[in-house]
Amino acid sequence: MSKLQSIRGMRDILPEESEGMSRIEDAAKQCLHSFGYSELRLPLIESTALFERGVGDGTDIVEKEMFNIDSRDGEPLSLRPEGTAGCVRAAIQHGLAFNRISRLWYRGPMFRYERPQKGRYRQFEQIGAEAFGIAKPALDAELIDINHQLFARLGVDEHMKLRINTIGSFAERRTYVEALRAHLESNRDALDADSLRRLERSPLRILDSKHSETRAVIANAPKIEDFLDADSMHHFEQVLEHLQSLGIGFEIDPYLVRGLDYYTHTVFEFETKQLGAQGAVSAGGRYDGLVEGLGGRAAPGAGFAIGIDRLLLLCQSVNTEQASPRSSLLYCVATDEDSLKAMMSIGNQLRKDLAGVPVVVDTQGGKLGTQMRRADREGARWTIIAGESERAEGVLTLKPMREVGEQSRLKYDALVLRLLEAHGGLS
RNA sequence: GUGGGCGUAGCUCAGCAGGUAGAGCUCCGGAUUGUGGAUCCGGCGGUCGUGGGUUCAAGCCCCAUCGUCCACCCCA
Repeated sequence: MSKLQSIRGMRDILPEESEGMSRIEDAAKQCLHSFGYSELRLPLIESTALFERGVGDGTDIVEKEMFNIDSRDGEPLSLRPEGTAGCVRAAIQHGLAFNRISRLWYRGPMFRYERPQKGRYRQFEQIGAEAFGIAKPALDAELIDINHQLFARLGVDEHMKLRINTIGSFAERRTYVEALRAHLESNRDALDADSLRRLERSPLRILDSKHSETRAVIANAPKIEDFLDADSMHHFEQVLEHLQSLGIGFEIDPYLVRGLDYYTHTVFEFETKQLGAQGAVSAGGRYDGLVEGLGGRAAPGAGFAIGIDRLLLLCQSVNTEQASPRSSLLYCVATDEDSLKAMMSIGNQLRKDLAGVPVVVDTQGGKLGTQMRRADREGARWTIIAGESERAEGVLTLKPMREVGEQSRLKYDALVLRLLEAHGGLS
């Protein structure tokens, strides 16, 4: 029997990384909250049909990347490969998208059966936001702005490039796709194998092909903008004007196409070069037909999703040093059993009196020198020592570990005061 | 799903004409009866990813398999 280990593409996030991840999640949560978005907690498992209808049954995600589950009662279920479909389903089910405006966000793991790679895991963490009931271009800009604000807060906006495009309404896209397909058909000799395979099902996706010969064909292909009506053009222009007014840089990429069928009009993607091949950190767009497509009363919608694992990788590659959250650690050691018993209660009292300061009581024991070494390795800022002599006098020894200064023997109340003073506001 | 690189101690890695495994760091103990970070000394720790094969003998060669990394692909 082989060793037990995590299954392919599923990773453990260890304390060191977990801290960084929490920082990002907290920042994102704050940011979304500051824009008035409310959190939604959604199931990890949904009916397979939801993704087939929502994401599109011809998409790679649904066709070959879903983790499908045996539900025991026959209904095909899937681990969610993305969050929008579930969020829209919930919005419809609970009336959040009916005759009202909703601003929602969610987070959690998504699952896709892909070949693992840097920045690409089979279970990955996403934070997404969706807004329903607003058809105006200002919403598209606001969603992009949320990303922009968050990236700035995390200090990574310098490394992020925003690409944006419009793919028109469903109807406009249909005519465009026909024209595009015709053009590609007449040049099929120059297309690569992957693109040929897509010709039938999703010719739009050929637009972002990397093959040089295919790209040559694409360069002469009809452009979506020639198929948009005045309203669609105006919508896109308005989005761009808002971005300019918000001071957000962007690049129009006529070949930017999303791999999910539900998008209409605005699509965008924040991309970085720091991460290698998996550079898409956040992406989203408008999906005015999705609510209706999933059985709700027609309502406009738009949203985005941020890949937290990738954002973390980016933060790690950009921010070299990070403040240790253990910098306030208080380490308590005892030299004998009776002192240890007393110390465990004192620890609890300290946790109340110094709320926010982590208090570790050394439960392993041993020689004082050994415990002191442990305190040092744990990164303690202070050590509190209790032994027979302290017990006899009713005091505790407080020793600073990271700064100059002598240790002192203090009664409990004085010790708490000293610590509160030293920690000031406390971080 | 396709291609390539890599899997030796908890971590980073060495080992090679195929002869039965090593270093640094970590950890534990001591030098230093109640005081950490430095130094020195000692110790714990490996079915060499797994399974087969070739061989008197395999960490090293062959096959398979799993994992991992990178790229394709896809996307967050």
